[in-house]
Amino acid sequence: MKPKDEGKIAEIYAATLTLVKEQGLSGITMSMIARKAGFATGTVYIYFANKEELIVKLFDKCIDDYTQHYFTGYDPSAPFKVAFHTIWMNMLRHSIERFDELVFIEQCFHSPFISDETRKATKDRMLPWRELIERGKKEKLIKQFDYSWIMLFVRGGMRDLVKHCTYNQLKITNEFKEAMFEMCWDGIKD
Amino acid sequence: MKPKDEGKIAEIYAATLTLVKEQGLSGITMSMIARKAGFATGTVYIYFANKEELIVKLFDKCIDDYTQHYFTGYDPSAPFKVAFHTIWMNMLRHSIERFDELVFIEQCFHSPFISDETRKATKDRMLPWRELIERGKKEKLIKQFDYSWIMLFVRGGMRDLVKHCTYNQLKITNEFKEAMFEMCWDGIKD
DNA sequence: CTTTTAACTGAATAATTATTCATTTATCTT
DNA sequence: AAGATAAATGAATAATTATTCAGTTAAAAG
Repeated sequence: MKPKDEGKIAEIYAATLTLVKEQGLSGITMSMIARKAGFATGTVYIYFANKEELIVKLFDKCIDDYTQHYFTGYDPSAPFKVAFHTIWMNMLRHSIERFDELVFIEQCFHSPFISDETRKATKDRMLPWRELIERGKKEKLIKQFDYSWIMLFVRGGMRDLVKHCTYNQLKITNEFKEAMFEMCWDGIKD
Repeated sequence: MKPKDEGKIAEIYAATLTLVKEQGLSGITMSMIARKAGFATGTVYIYFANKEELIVKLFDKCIDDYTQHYFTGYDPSAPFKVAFHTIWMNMLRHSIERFDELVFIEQCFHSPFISDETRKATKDRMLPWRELIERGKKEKLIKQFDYSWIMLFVRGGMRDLVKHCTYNQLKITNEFKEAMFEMCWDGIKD
């Protein structure tokens, strides 16, 4: 018996992400994905029951991926600004290194594939980040705005900056990153 | 002879925007658009040669729309912060009132419908905004960062905040708007 | 080395969606 | 009021895309 090559799942995911980044969710077909990944259309159906399952599973994987990255090296007992900086930089690094996942998630949010429940569940994964923000407010280090505002303000600006740099092939240096951080920080600090 | 009802174009556009907001670009069909707009599928083809033409024309219209809104009431001779505030508030108002256009443009950018040239041409429309930012830098009122950074930082955060409020049906009060402005301003000011 | 099993293939089929077109309807012209 | 013309309709057709499946190949077991 020939065993399933689980590595193929990763190849299918990679092909899908690349295509979605290039063409958008509306521009991809199952045969395009198979061709890009380097095998026959039917093979994709060995690993996924249908297109929807592929999209949903990849979406879940992307969400897992970022929640994992965001909090690596995060020490909740560190001073607020240090902890904030750690997570902020994790977010930025993830956005840069997994740019195609970023785009994919964004496209999925406005698609028939992702349900409202899934959308909401996604937010709950950011709990440690939320707790950190609340702490910053309590310590009067940042503005007394709703957690969501802070979160969206920070992430929104970051996402558009990364998009711009990626599309224009601008290298994101460390100085660049720190400057970006400074803008965010100055925006939210009390 | 029965004349073309040019009002139908607006209805087709409105139906398309609503559907894209709800389902994403990948989730819409010509018959869905026609049904939503309230007439037969074939009618859409009297006003647009095909789906692509519809999408591209609507995209152009949306771009026109926002460049028009952004600079209404803008007085280049006003003090920098006043002028900046005017445009910023115009952007915010436009994002709120034309939320579906915002989503549509975003979706189009990652789709096979919009060409790279169109993507680039879109940016050129923001010239007055660019000039204002450069002036702010010259007057040492804002940080000496590249124009694009400032622009993207400001718009990215705003967009995600408006998305959040829209999806969660939060009313955006004037205090809310000014608070949001404050975050942006503090982020970029020197 | 043979058998067995399941992956893999890609052409065939099914399902969906875009587009057309014969027919009907509404408006304008005379 | 009748004729002319083009819009409007929606079922029919064409095109595209998802999904299946009969045949082929490759790995594992004995």
